[in-house]
Amino acid sequence: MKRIQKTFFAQDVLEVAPQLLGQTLCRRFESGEEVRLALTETEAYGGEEDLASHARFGKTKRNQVMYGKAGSLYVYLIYGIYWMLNVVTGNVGEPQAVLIRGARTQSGKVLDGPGKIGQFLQLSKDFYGQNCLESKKLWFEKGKTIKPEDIVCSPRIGVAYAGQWAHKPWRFDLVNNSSSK
DNA sequence: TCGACGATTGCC
DNA sequence: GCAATCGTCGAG
Repeated sequence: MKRIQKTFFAQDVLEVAPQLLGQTLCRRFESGEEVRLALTETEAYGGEEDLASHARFGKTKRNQVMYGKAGSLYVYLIYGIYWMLNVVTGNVGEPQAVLIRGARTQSGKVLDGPGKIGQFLQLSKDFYGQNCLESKKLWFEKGKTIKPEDIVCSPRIGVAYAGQWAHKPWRFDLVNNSSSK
C-alpha cells in the first residue's frame, strides 16, 4: 500500500478535507496489530479568521501544531473524555486542519463521530505532533477516489458559537453515508 | 491563579 | 434533557 505524501496535505484544507474521503486511515497498535479504516466524513478548519477553529485566538499551547508542517497530527482531549484526530494541512504558519469525523472498518463497522474514531484508534496525548508522513503508529494510504458528485457538503457540527462561520459548508460526507444525519 | 467551557457521547 | 470529566483559555 502507498502512504499518502506531503504534497497532498500541503494543499489548502478545503482541497484536502473532501479528498480524504475514501482514503485509508491506518493504525498500528502496540501489539503489532494493524487496522485500516475507510474515511467517510471529515470537516475543514481554516485559519485564525475561522471563528470555529481553535486557532481563532492565535497560537496557543494547544493549537501550536496547527501552525506547523502539513501532515502533523493535531490530537486533543474534548470534554475531558474523547480524543479528537486532526491532520494539519496547508503551509507552515497557516493554522489549518482536517477533523476526522467518520470512518468504516474493514469488517464494515461504522464509526460515526470523532469521539468514536479516537476511542477505536486508542488515541492519547502521545499522538499530539506526530507526523503521519513518518509515524509508525498512524498514517494514511491511498484508497478509493471519490467522485465529486458523491460528496455532500453541509455545515460543521458543534460550532454554533462561531457566528457566520458556523454556516460554512465545510463538513464533507459520502453521499451514501449521509442519510443518518 | 480562577472560573468557564468545549470540533462529544450515551444514558435518563 | 443532561451528566461525565479535565486540560486549556482568557480574564483578573
